Amino acid sequence: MPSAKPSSSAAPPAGANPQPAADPPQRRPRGRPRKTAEDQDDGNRRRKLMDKAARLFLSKGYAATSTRDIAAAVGMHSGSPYYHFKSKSALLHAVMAEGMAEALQSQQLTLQALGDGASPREQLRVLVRHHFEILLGPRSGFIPVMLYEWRSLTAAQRKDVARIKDAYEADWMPALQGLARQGLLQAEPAVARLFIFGALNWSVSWYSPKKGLSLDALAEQAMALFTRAPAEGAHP
Amino acid sequence: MPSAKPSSSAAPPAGANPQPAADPPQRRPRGRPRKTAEDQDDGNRRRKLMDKAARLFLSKGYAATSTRDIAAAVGMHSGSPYYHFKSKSALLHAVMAEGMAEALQSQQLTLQALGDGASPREQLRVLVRHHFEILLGPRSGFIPVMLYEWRSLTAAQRKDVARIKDAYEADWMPALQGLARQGLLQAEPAVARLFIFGALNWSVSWYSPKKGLSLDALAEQAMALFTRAPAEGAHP
DNA sequence: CCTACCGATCGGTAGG
DNA sequence: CCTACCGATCGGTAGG
Repeated sequence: MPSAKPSSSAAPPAGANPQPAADPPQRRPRGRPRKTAEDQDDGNRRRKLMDKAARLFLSKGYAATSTRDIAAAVGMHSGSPYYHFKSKSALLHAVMAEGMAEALQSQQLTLQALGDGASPREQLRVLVRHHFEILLGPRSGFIPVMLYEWRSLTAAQRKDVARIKDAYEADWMPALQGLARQGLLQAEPAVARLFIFGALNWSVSWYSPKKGLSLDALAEQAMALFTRAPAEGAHP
Repeated sequence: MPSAKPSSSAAPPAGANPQPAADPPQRRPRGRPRKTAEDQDDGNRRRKLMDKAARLFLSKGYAATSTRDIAAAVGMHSGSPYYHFKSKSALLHAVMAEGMAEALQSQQLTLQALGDGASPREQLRVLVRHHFEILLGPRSGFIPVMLYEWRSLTAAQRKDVARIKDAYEADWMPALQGLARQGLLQAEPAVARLFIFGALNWSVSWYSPKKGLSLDALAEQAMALFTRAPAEGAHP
């Protein structure tokens, strides 16, 4: 299980006082302190809510996470998340939909960078490596929530997120079909895709970056398991 | 997602009257009706609670399922599940621990029936086919709950269930190591085991018995993906 | 984004 | 296993 950080510093609900008594003397307009770029930027607070919520959703589950938990994790008071999201459900949906959209874009850039000349095997390797980055890399978090909280979405939300997810998965088919044509993949590509995503996605529940393999080594092992190496000196 | 049955007949909380007015005339002692074997057998009601609870835990999640949901699903009133389980958490643990114990026993019987002479490939095929039965077969339900609600267990419960789960998984190693020795499995056996369980376990989220492959066909596809066929006419 | 608050629901229990 | 109930918590909101 993805062991969440040991309770990220249990932020006391008492928010920072707008005008701390022991403030170092700086020229500042009186009255309400000027909003810093960070405070002002609505998107920044919104993103922070999504980040902390994703972490909590992943470690405790969506239903077991209260909006108060989330508010406390970002240093807000209980009602304040509703300034950024109209409901807890909308927050979950935003995490999944925006996370999936970013993953899809990132994957397509990765494929473009690879170019057209790459072999199916090289295409798959790049896709696998990129997917591990999405799942387990330092900026990960949103996609694992999608994988494990699918049932917490409403039907309409599911349909919406599924559109992006389907596009993400569809991009794997050319590589798998190419490998099958070359005899390097034995299963039917459509079924292989399901099994392969399962194998990779499951890593969220057991992978630990500290001990064990790097993401590169993980991708290598996955390729070894799923595909056979091209025959020696075969140049079709 | 494993689409739960369309709300199993929303059992009205009004329990069956002990002495239905329109009872067919049968010789029966007056007063409280004699408990039938089914009513009497504590284990039977207990098992029914576990079955319905597992179905609900799987479709809605543990935290989103109330003990009242479960009671209603078996036709009990809200407080009655606590006659059989000391807490909601104990019910979840029972589902996982007893489900896992049954799965382990069933797997070991399957391996014993196969005998010692079987090739590693045949061993793995039998294990894969059996695991699909556990995950997707007509009597399935408990293990999928374990896979998707691990984080809802307390630390002590996790440790307890992990003991059985580890034994279940350990039984796969001889087959995987044998295949590796024969050059029919390219990845490291310990890593292959993690990937393979991921691939199989994930099927709970997409498999539908109606349309699509049989469990036999599924096992065949999995074997084709993970292992290479033994060389023609190779008799080591 | 905070304060103060509401109605609903939940896990659990006493007592029969 | 039912009845009646409790304290706690939760998602959400009005009003500032």
